[in-house]
Amino acid sequence: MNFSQYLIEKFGVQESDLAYIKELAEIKKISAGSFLLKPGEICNHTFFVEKGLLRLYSLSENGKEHILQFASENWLVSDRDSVFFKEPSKFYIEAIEDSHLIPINDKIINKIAELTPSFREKNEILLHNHIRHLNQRINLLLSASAKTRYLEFVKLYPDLQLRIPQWMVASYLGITPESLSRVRKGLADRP
Amino acid sequence: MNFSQYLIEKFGVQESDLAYIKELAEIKKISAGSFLLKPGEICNHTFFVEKGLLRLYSLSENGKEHILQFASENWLVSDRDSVFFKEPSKFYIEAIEDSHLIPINDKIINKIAELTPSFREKNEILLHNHIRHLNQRINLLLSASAKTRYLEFVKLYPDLQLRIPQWMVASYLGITPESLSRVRKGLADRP
DNA sequence: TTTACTTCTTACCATAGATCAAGAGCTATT
DNA sequence: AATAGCTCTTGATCTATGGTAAGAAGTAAA
Repeated sequence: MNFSQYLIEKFGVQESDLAYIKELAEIKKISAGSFLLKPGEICNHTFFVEKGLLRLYSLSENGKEHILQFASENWLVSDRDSVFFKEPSKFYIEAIEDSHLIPINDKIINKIAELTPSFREKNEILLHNHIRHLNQRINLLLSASAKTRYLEFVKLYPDLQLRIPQWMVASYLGITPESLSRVRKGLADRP
Repeated sequence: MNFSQYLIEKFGVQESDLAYIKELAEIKKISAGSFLLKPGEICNHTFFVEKGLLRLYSLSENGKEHILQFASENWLVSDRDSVFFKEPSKFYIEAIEDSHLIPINDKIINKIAELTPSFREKNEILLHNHIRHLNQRINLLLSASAKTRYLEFVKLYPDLQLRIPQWMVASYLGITPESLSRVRKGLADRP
């Protein structure tokens, strides 16, 4: 799947309208370790990931990173708050692998909305899916042990887990890399 | 503020249209301890709180409650996922105090949307506010100690804190009532 | 090949928060 | 007044996870 396919499937864009949209969309290639967003900047784009892997994370006062989201092929990544409310972000978006992205700005959004009657409705579904996902994560953080959260992560993102260094998984789960190592050892001993 | 006021301020409803909407909205009175939603049920309404206080919570396998949200005057409470996707809920909604509510169903939503051109747009803002709030909570759960989370809670909901039993605050924060008691003691000793 | 760097593991100890248990203070009910 | 039922506190322990430190293995750079 690529950006065109995504527009058709998730937003109900007409195949005949794709050309008008792609006209405005230029592919952006960035290498592992570079940033799309840093704290204090306003996030002007939502990025569609054609290829590669990125992470959205925050840095707390004591210098620790907390990963809010990973994004691999066919996912969107952005600081939704910053994009929507035009306010400075508190987050980093960094490429974990060399990546190919489609930066989506208001102009493109407006063009899609103009061409596609179902756009607003489809977008509302995406927002609700996002909310559902965040609620599940809060529920897990409130109620589950590190081990349970790790197992859920592996179940949810079996492919990601192979591409991401372990310390990033730990950061996503809200535990230290050492703890994750011990959790994994525990699981290996008694599976 | 009441429901009419809320519709005008948050959704841009015309004052002259209120009558058509209120025609469909009947006030519902429930007493403390009764439920608006239980797991397995589909949440057919979003409730506007005219008066009183409610909580949205889940029950984990080991029998512990985890409070996802409180709702007092002029707030909405519902299981958004269940309402939107018409799927069985995993949550309870319970009145903490005797409460007066306006149950909002699809019929009312459609009437508001029909009468109010800015409705979809305003609703999108609410969804984004919800997402922002959930993100902040995840960030806190990932990075902050029980003490910090408690201080944030008090800062965010200074009024609520006086109306809610302490064990519910603990449940919201993801700690035990005993731990919260000790956190508070620590703060009282060295403020 | 050597050096440097990163990731992961493991051992040892520290700590935040959980658990268990008891009691104190309230309020409602009888 | 007496009982029962909550909520909150406090003390004594227990446990999961964190912190520190060291080493092993892999990869990249020199």
